[in-house]
Amino acid sequence: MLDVARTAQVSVATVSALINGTTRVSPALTQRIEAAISAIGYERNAIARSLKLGATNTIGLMVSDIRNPFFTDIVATIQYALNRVGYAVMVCSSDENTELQDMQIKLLLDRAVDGLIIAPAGEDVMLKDFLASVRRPMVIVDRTCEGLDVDTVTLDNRKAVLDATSYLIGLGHRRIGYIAGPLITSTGRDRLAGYRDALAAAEVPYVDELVQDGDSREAGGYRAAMQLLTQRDRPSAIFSANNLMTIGAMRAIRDAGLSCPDDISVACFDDFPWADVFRPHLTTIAQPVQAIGEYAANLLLDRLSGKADEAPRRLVIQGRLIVRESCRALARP
Amino acid sequence: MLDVARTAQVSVATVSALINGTTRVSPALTQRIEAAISAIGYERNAIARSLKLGATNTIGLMVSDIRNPFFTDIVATIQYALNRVGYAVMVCSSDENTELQDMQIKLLLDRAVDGLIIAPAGEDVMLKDFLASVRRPMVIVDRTCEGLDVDTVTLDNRKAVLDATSYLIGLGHRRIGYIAGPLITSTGRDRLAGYRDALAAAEVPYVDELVQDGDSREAGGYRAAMQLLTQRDRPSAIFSANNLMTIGAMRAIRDAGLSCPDDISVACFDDFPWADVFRPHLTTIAQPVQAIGEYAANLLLDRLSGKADEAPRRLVIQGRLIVRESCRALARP
DNA sequence: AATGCTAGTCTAAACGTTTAGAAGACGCTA
DNA sequence: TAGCGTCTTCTAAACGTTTAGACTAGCATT
Repeated sequence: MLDVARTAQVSVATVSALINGTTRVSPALTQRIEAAISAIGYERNAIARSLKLGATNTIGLMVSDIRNPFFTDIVATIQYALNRVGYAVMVCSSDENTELQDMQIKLLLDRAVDGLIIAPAGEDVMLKDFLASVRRPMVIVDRTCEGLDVDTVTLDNRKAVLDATSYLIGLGHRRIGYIAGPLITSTGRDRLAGYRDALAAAEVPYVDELVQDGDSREAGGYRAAMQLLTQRDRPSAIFSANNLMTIGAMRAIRDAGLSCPDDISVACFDDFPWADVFRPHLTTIAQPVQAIGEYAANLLLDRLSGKADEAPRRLVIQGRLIVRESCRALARP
Repeated sequence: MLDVARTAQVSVATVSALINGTTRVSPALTQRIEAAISAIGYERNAIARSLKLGATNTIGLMVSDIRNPFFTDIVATIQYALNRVGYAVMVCSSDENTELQDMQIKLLLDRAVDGLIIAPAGEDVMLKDFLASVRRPMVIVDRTCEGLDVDTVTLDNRKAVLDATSYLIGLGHRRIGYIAGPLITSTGRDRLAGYRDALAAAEVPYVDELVQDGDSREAGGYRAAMQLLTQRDRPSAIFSANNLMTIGAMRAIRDAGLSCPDDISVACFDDFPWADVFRPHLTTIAQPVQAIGEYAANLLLDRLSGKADEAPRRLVIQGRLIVRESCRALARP
């Protein structure tokens, strides 16, 4: 900018004023400055600008697994919503690993992001303390972080799984296997609670061995499903608590030589864009992903534009059970 | 930092030296400074640091559609590879829109990223000129950008589609529908060329109406497939040039009341993690996505660490045809 | 003629680091 | 004692912007 100013024989203040449109600049100087800018090929240094203005117009987004289509969608929506208003988005994925997660958040903070949107991988005490010490606007998405007083947007997981499980019970299923996500996440706990709610409401006894940990990954889903399928009294239905585990479970069903829904019924959390075209057509709980992303982005933008001190808002969205063809009604014995 | 220095009664230079470990600092001062740091809760200002050092340790990554599982995977691998060595990644998605793409790249450059990895949406002249004027390390991935002298890593698209189409011809198919990606992309052109190569090699005539534009999105794939399926002399096989269009095509086949592979064979570009478990089990061309991402990251890191002036490198990776059950052999008439 | 207003431009101080080179303290050698 | 390293610490100048406030010139008003 100094070069431009010298070439145009004006002060840097005038150049700055012209570039930012903060003050009127006379036609004569405007012309000289513009000539100088294109002659030199000047580009404003964004770092110096950020330093002076104290904002980077960048926000950090951390999800627990960017390859999980649910989070991909979240990332895409948030990125779009924020880009539209001039924010760039720095993305990290913790791969469900709490150590990596800490590093990633530090990486983001070290880039001086103006705000943070986080879908936490777990809830270790470290993270909570750490996030509590971060003095920047922040919203937590998908999973909650107990005792952290920030804006959140989550699904009513308990209710959604209650509905799905009740649907299975309504079809006559009594032994319903459950493939669980990590119980250190709020989603893991809430979804399991929904399952138990449904059993309790129908007075179906809760059986410990019917609940298997699927680690929220495909491999875990496979293991958990195999465990369920090889039990002496095999469950007649399985509920899988997220999309990736569902893929694993379906692979296990295939490898076990079983067929869905003839041999076993399956319902699961998270919808797939292809669920109605590839067989079996899965019965799923769909999350309004776009809405979740939009809400999260808006909550953060609100904080960013001054409403920093208001009480935290907690948005809870409802899921939707989509009944397809992967669950069959059981004949009464 | 000034506060810390004052509290510890040393100069800022000493504080800086201690934090960065650039010079030995005596135990006495070390202790005083560390005490001051934790008393004040000091965090180094990354922007000022970047300004002084002239680097943000951030790279920009722009893909044409982040929701496309192929690009999601690319993003995840690149992000992981770069994080590992201390770079943060700023992600943008152009949604196959060349205007949006220009904006996004400007957004990235305006955040002073140290380098760029780009999967271009199209090849408008604008973009080429624009990228040519960007004086920062850059690598182009997946699609090429004719006449732009930068590092690239791409798949041997032509060969891959040649193989797949030849496979269909080998099964006895003669009327093979082709759902094409946008011809303004190099992948769109190369893949179509592979299709024509295969036809030519087998002396099967090329029929214009068998090639339909699918726009590389699901909806486009649906439209294109419908067009093919409703022709008076319906093709016996369809090749779909990317994953999203394949979903659309399968939906069209279902809506047309047809069954794959009984009524129509399908092969496609891009593998799905669930391709071997949901029916029909699709025959696909798998791209070594991880490798592509790693290569791209490494090319950029090489540039970033000084090798700025070497001749551009162009990596071409081979795809792999995975034969499953979505194509049936045609009985000779 | 003195005063005030307006529009355009400039000066200079920030923003919070890094770092070259100066300076001081100390001990060792001649 | 003078000279010379070595080790530690400091001073001060960058890095490239933004912006408050000063200044000037021109013009209208009193």
